[in-house]
Amino acid sequence: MLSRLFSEVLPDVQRLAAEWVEDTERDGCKVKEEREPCHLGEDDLDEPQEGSSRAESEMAGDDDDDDDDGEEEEECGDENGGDKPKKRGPKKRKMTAARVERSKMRRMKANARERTRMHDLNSALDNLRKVVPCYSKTQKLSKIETLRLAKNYILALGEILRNGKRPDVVTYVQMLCKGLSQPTTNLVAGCLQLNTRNFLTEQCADGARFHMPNSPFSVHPYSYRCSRLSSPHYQPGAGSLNMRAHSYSASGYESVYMPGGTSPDYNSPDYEGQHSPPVCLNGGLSGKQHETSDTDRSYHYSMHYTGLTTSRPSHSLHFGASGARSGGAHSENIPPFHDVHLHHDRAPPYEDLNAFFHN
DNA sequence: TAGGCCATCTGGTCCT
DNA sequence: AGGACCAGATGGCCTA
Repeated sequence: MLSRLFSEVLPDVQRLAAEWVEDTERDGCKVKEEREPCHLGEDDLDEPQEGSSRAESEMAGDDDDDDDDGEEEEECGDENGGDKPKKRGPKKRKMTAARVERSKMRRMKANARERTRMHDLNSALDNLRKVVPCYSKTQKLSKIETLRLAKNYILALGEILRNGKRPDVVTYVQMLCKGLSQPTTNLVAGCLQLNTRNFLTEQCADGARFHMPNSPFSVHPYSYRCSRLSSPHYQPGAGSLNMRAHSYSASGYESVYMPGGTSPDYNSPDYEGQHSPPVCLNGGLSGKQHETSDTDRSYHYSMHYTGLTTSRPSHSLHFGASGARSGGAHSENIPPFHDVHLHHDRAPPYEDLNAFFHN
C-alpha cells in the first residue's frame, strides 16, 4: 500500500515541485527584470531616507577608501592628553568631498542591492503563500505565519506519506495550525471547512494551548480580526468565511469556489489553482482568483455545500452514512461552520487528500 | 495610542 | 574588492 502510494504520488509531487521551482525561478527573474529600472530612482539617490542620517554622520569616519590624495591625519586621538589610551587600529582620515561622494555612492549601491534582495525574498514568500493552504491575494498571511504554515504543511504531508493513511481532519488541522496565531488558525480551519469550535474543543481535550472558556472562538469562531488578515469585506457578524450557501445531503458535500454562484472552470487557463499542491481545498486557495469586485472578494474563503454532484468528481467529498445530514439549504444567516460537525469517522473535507487514497 | 507588520537604511561579517 | 547575507534601527501604515 505504502509503496504503491509512493510510486503513484511521488512522481506527481516531484513534478509539482519541479514546476513550482520553475515557476518560482521564472517569476523571480521576471520580477527582477520588471523592477530593475525603477527600484533606485533619482529621488532615492539624492534623498536618502531619514534612517540614513545616522549613517551619514558615521560615514564621516569612513576609512576604507583608497584615496589618492594621501591625506592622513590623526583624528583628535591625542588631543586629550595622556588621560586616554591611544586608539588602535587604522587611523581615521579626513573625508574629502570626493571621498564623501564615493562613500555615498557605495552606500547607495549597497542599499539598492539590499532592496532588490529583499524584494526577491518577498517574491519568494509570495510564491510560498500560493502553495500553502489558505492563499488569498487580498488577505495575505504575514511573513512569519506563511513560514510557519509552510513548515507545518510540509510536516503534515510528510506524516501522511509516512503513515500511508489519511489523518482525520482534526488531526490534520492541528498539524497545520501548530504554532500559528489565532487569526491564521481560524483561517486554516475555515479553509478546511472545520468547525473551529469543534477543533478547539478537541485541542483542549488534548491539553493544547487554547482555552475554551470565554474563548472568542466558542462564541464567534471567526470574530477575531487580524490587521493583515482582515479586509473591508470582513464581516464579523456573518463571519469572514462567508458561508454563502450550505446544504447537506447523504451523497456528500463539496467545496466550490463560486463567484456569482457558479463553479470554477478548473480547466480554464485562468484557473490559478495549479500553484497549489493538493489538500488546499477552499476556493480562495485552489480556485480561480477573482478580485474584480467586492462580491468576488468575499468568496475567497467561501464554501459551498451541496448535495449535487460536481462536474469534477475528484473535488466532491462523500460522507459515510454516519456523516449524512438530511438535506435542505441553510440560510445565509447561519453562522459559519456551526452546523458542521466533523467527526473522526467521517471523511475529512480535503478532497485532494482523499484523491491520494482513492486511487 | 499601543502593537503588529512591513520597507528601508545601515554597518558588520563572510565569501568568492 | 565587491557582493551577499544578516541583524539592528527607524519610521510608516493599519487596526483594535
